Order: sequence, then C-alpha cells, then structure tokens
Amino acid sequence: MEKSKTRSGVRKGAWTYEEDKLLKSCIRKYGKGKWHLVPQRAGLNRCRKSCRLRWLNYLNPTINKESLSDDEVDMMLRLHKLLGNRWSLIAARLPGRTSNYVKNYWHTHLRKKAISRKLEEEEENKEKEKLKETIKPHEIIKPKARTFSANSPWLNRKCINFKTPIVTVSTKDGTVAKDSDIENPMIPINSDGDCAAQPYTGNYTTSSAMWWENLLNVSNDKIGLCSLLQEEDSKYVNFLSEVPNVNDGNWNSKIYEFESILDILN
DNA sequence: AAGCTTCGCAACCGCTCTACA
DNA sequence: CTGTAGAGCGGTTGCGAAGCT
Repeated sequence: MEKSKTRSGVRKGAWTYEEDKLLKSCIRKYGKGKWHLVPQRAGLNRCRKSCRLRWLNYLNPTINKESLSDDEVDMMLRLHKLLGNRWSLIAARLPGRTSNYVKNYWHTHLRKKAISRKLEEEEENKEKEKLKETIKPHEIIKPKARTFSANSPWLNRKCINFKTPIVTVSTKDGTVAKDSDIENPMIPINSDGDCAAQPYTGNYTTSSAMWWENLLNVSNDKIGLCSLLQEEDSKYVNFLSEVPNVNDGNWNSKIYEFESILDILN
C-alpha cells in the first residue's frame, strides 16, 4: 500500500501497529459508532472511513481469523446463489466473517468454483435435453368441453349430488374415450340419478358451454396450493416466488422474510 | 539467484441510503 | 422539498508473499 497522504493531509495506506493500538483503545473507551469523531478522539491522522474499515475488517475482536470450514464454504456458495453479491448479507449469516473477507474469499477461491459448477449444470441440462429429444412425449388426453341442453339441471342449478357416471368423451385426436379411460370425471347428475351431460359432438366453439374446461380451471384455482398450505406456508411460497431478483429495489424490505426462511432451512 | 507471474488480502474510492435541519 | 453530513456497501486497486521459470 502506498504510504501517501491525501490532499487534506490525511494518512493513507497500511496501518501501523501504533495506529491500531490507538484505534483499539479509542473504541474501548467510547464504543463503536460516531466514526467522524474517532480520528480526533484517537489522535489519528486518518479519515473516518479508514478508521471504520480498519475496525470492522481487522481489529474487531469478534472477527474469526481461522480459515473457512467446508460448511462455511458450502453455506457461502448457497447464499451467493440466493443473494448475489450482497456481501454484507452473506457475512451476516457467517458468524465472525466480515463482508470484506467474504468478498475477497469469493473472488480468490469460489468464483472459479461457482463458474465451473454452473458449466457443469449447463452440461447436465444439455444432456437432459438430448435425452428428451430421443423420447417421444406422451400424448395427453384431455376431456373436451361438453354441451348441455338448455334445460340441463346443472345449468338450472338443480344438480343435487355427484357420482361417476358412464359417459363418452371426445378426445383430442377425434376418437371417443370411454369412461374407463377418463380418470374420475365428475359429471353432475340430477335428482333422478340421470347424467346431465351430453356427449360433445361439435367443435370447440364459444357457443358451446365449455363448463368442462371451466371446471378444470376452477379446480386449479380453488383447489391449488392455497388449500394445501397453511397461511404461514403460503407466505413463504409467495416470498420464494418474488425473491430471486436480487437487484430488486425493494430487496431490503424482504430481508426480514429471508431471515425467516433461513430459520426454517436451518 | 534473479526476474517474472500469480495469488491473497488490506485498503481505498465512489456511490447510495438515511436522518435531520 | 432540498441540501448536507454521516454511515454503509460493493467494486477496484495495489502491495507483499509465494510460486514458477
């Protein structure tokens, strides 16, 4: 480090043993914070930034100067994947480690590791894609919309209960699937036990009552995640769906939620 | 042994955010 | 609302040590 001075005459460069001693005794006497007062109090010809940095990155007794354990390295990789270059946030989850240390360690040790890991993942994905191409995808047979007569009890809200009736349903390729081909088709029946639905014979037009599709949509909407998850869980699901963009300006407001997530993961 | 290159890390710089008058 | 100062953060720099030729 150059041992020069700034235009204001403040010393720059590496800290001497004497300077460290002065800073340490100052912090011991007055405590952390009010960094603008520290140079004056300590009798140091250093700027407040330099004093703060020296304390935070080197003199603070809570700093763990041991080399990182495998667990810590693994944690760092995971946190970086989740948080990006938010060194202070990563350091906050690694007791005794400073943001500067984490940043330096990342650049010297883990960046290459992370890049090679990413390349490996990309290779794996390519392999999977190749595999996909060789396998003919299964054709999914989805029941089509069904048409009801105008006096259908379903449409007239006369439907009383459900049962699994014997029905025929047109499939995508035009063939007709029997009820045994359809997994639990919930067709409304009237109070006499008759099936209210009629086989779909025409095209998939807007004039047709597309209740079958609607029913499926309703199922997805109403019987989806929400009913499966407790309120607390859904909160985290929402969080996870929002969090990946670390450049989000609202990031800080989500940190408390992140802490909760980590508590759960731990 | 000398010169060169690479690595690790402390420190600096510039920017943003926040509080306050 | 605006300007200012303090605090904090991430990117970058550059020195010294270690390794290599």
